[in-house]
Amino acid sequence: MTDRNLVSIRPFLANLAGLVRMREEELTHLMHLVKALNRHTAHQHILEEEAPSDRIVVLIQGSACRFRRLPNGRRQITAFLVPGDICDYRFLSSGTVGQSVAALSPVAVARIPVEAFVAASETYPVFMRAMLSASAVNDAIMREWMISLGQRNALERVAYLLCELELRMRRVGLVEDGSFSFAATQADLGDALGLSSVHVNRTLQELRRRHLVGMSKGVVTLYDVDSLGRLALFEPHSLGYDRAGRAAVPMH
Amino acid sequence: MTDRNLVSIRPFLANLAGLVRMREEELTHLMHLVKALNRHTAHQHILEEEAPSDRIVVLIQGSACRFRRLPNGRRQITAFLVPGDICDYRFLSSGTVGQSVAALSPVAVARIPVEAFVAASETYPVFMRAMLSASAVNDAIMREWMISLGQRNALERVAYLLCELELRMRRVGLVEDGSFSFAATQADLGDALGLSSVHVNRTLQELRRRHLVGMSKGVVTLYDVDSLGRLALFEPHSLGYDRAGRAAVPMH
DNA sequence: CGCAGGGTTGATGGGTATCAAGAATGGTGG
DNA sequence: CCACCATTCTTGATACCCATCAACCCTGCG
Repeated sequence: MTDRNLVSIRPFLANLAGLVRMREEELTHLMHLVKALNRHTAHQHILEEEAPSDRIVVLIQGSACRFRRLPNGRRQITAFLVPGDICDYRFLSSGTVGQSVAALSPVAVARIPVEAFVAASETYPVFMRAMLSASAVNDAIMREWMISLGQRNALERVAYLLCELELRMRRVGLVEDGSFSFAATQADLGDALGLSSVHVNRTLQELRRRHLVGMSKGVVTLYDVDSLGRLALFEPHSLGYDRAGRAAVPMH
Repeated sequence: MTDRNLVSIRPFLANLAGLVRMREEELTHLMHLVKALNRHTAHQHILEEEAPSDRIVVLIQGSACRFRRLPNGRRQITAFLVPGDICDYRFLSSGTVGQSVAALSPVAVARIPVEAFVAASETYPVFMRAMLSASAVNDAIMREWMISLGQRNALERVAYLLCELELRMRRVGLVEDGSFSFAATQADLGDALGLSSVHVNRTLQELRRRHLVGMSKGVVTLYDVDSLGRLALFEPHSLGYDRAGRAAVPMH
């Protein structure tokens, strides 16, 4: 991998290393599988619905989301992506699936040829295990979103989302003093949480009023993660991070 | 596999055969991997949240659901299972994940030792590909439920669910004259769709009044799948059944 | 300077929850 | 076979959460 963009794929390695035990040698080998490191501007599409899946696409820097549009024009965001996340798991089954990935801020994206990855997995089976674990975590996150959409009210939904993001960002070492970068607009949050942007606005105000959350210019701050988690009915272990828990995973 | 219960695992084979091309020999070999075929009564748990994943559990007959409970006691059903469905994919990553599986009616369940399955996949890689495809379809279904919960109103949600179930049942050859068995109560439907059982009741009445749907004693009948699909904003291809489409998949 | 995108606020209405009670249904034991 | 009971379904009344519509403000930017 050429590091011409002065971006390291560290969040990606941190993500996988938090899921399976990997030796230094394996991390190095994995790093060299990365064949492209591109940038996209905000609002640009990173992956189209029907794109072939010959590359594993990994978000390295910035915020992105998966989404799908309904025939009536409405949009549901099905996931927010943070650095280290795999944009789409369709490569595991070589089928195409109807969802796109778009950048919410300027982003950096790494691409790994699927063929090379599969070949390398013959030597290092831990690579494929890591992917399957990441996919399982992805499932768990989707499941919790379903629970949010079905059972939580607006306040709980917003609180839950922020707790989830904080945990995921912390896992890859991107939370500092309770703050992390996250670039979704209130309309984006609405499309993710099944709320109108107006109601998202009022809900965020309520969370600010309670001194639980601060949010401005793409930076989120959680002043009291425990209270927020209680309000959100947040259960970290349900996200399937077996080895991570609430502790940060340091990059040796 | 002893066929002492006079139940064949045909729906399971039909499910996988609809996802990947399999030869007769492979189907036979797969069939012989099944080591147990049990029955459970309605409301019984088939899989516990924290159960180990040393068996692949497949629903063969009856209706079941995956669900999770929140600390406040509310329940979200995250999936309905029809014959041929794999109850839980945690075995793919050996992590435990916080959701249970329960029977909605009397059910028959097949169990395949994971170890034997993995071993057999060495000889027949198509087995693992079939599992990954099934898992991808499962993802697609979950994603569409998120869209339902976030973007569809009550009428559309119920209509969508019925369209989805009809398609899945038809894939395994269990739809006859637009009718199929499905055992969820209105309260179950509510827990799945994020609605109260009272509102599910009124919504079903509306669908009956429009001569779109009939539902009684665990048998669902769709009188006009096309109209229902339009109402539901149903797009079959988004469920990721690449090879199935809207046509039934006949058994060899 | 003007414009566009995002955030904020108020007024109003609708979709759905909740509560309560009664009617069907189905299973069970006497 | 029937009486009984629990579960499910149905219906009506009321309340509230959140969507929608319509401004207006603020900020960054060309």
